[in-house]
Amino acid sequence: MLNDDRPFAQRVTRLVRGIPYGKVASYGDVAMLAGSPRAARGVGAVLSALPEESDVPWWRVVNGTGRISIRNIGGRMQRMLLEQEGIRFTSGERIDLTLYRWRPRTDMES
DNA sequence: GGGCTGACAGCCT
DNA sequence: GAGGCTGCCAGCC
Repeated sequence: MLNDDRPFAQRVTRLVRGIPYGKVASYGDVAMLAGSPRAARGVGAVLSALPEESDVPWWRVVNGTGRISIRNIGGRMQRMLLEQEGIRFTSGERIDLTLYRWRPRTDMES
């Protein structure tokens, strides 16, 4: 319906770019919004290919367990950026998705 | 054109 | 409740 002609990468990029400040989304959520609920890995692959000049908040995307799956320095940077946005990490470097999970359709709902 | 890797998610032990 | 294995999708060699 929307931009179906464009590659998944473009679609995922657009979705991630729509994540508000102080909010986080899981790869599965982005994948579902992108049209493929099972393409969680694809989302990670797309984000990994994002250029530094890109304005896509890739750090706002974490795995379904609220944990950072990155093993390189990127993971540490992601944690720093998330904390900088007000997101609090619990023991084990885990995030409370119950409080910070982004809801594109129920965000205005209380 | 085919095969391997990877920033995941879900189910089983 | 925690840890490990399998399955699916997209991207790159």
